[in-house]
Amino acid sequence: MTDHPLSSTRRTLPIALLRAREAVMEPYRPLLRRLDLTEAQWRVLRVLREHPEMDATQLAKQAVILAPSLTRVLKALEARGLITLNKSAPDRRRTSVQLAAPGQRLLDDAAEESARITALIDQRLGQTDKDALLDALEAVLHALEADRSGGDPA
Amino acid sequence: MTDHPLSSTRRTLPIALLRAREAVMEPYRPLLRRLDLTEAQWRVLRVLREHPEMDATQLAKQAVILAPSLTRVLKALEARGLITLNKSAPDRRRTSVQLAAPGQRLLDDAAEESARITALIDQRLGQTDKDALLDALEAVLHALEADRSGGDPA
DNA sequence: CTTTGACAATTAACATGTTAAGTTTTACGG
DNA sequence: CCGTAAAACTTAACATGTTAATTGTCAAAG
Repeated sequence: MTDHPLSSTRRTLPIALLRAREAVMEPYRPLLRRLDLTEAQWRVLRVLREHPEMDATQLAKQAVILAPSLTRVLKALEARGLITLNKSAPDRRRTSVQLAAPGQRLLDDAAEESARITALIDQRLGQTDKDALLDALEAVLHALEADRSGGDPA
Repeated sequence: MTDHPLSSTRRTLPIALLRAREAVMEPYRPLLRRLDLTEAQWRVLRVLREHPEMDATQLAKQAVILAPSLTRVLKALEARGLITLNKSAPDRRRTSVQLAAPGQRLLDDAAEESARITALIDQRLGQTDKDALLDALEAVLHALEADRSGGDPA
């Protein structure tokens, strides 16, 4: 049993997750293009809508963006006036990010169409299946984010 | 009912899929780094292992890579001698990609560790849950890849 | 045989992903 | 107070993602 075949690429999680994300994002692309926002920028604004002010580190985790990318995204969004950046008073290492009025307005303007796209996707997937999928994806995180102790059965 | 709230970022498919992929890929990163391969290059080699010769267009679909990225990836892999490229005889627009002996050897050498990482992930997820997730992801593709006719209920 | 249209790659330009190294600021230990 | 380690970005360098525009080739007409 020293045979260690590589899994079929059609049944591997990394590729399957990539393909699914691709399919899900496609309907949103025309909207983003019209708003002149990239996917990463959109994620950042979406997170800020829920927490109008937060530290860059928290923002990076919520928006699933690595620190170097976030630096560039924040710079671009600040240049467009959609957000404001401030050094945190108590800890001057941290950057405080705030959603600016134009950013809020952009999100408000996009909300209706975004909701329509989401509704279309939900309709095609079925609300039940979608919820089940979201639960399954969350379970993956909990299963894999645990520490790696005991992972060496040799 | 002109209220169109944006979904919570913690329950949106694009972000959830991105986060899950991130979690699943992390265990493979040390291996890829040691092989000096990027994720995209690894995907290409993995697909070629199942079909040692195929057109670039098919390869792009299987490996979930856009054409411009594939051009660069193939160039890099060819430069390392892991693959060979040929203009297709019957249709000289197409590029035929073949897995070269060094590429085959690299995959063989990596198979054991790759299988070990996959097994660890499977163990943490549970084989049943993993299969169910793969099925759910495939269902997403089928639900969304259908044509968009009738998607305008106005 | 030449033109038109479509297909397959490629190139270009800019943004993000990824890893490593560097800066500034805190928190601690001596 | 000083030196050290760690935290939170930031910069750098290279690969990929994304969209648009170009090039080369094929197929079908005319």
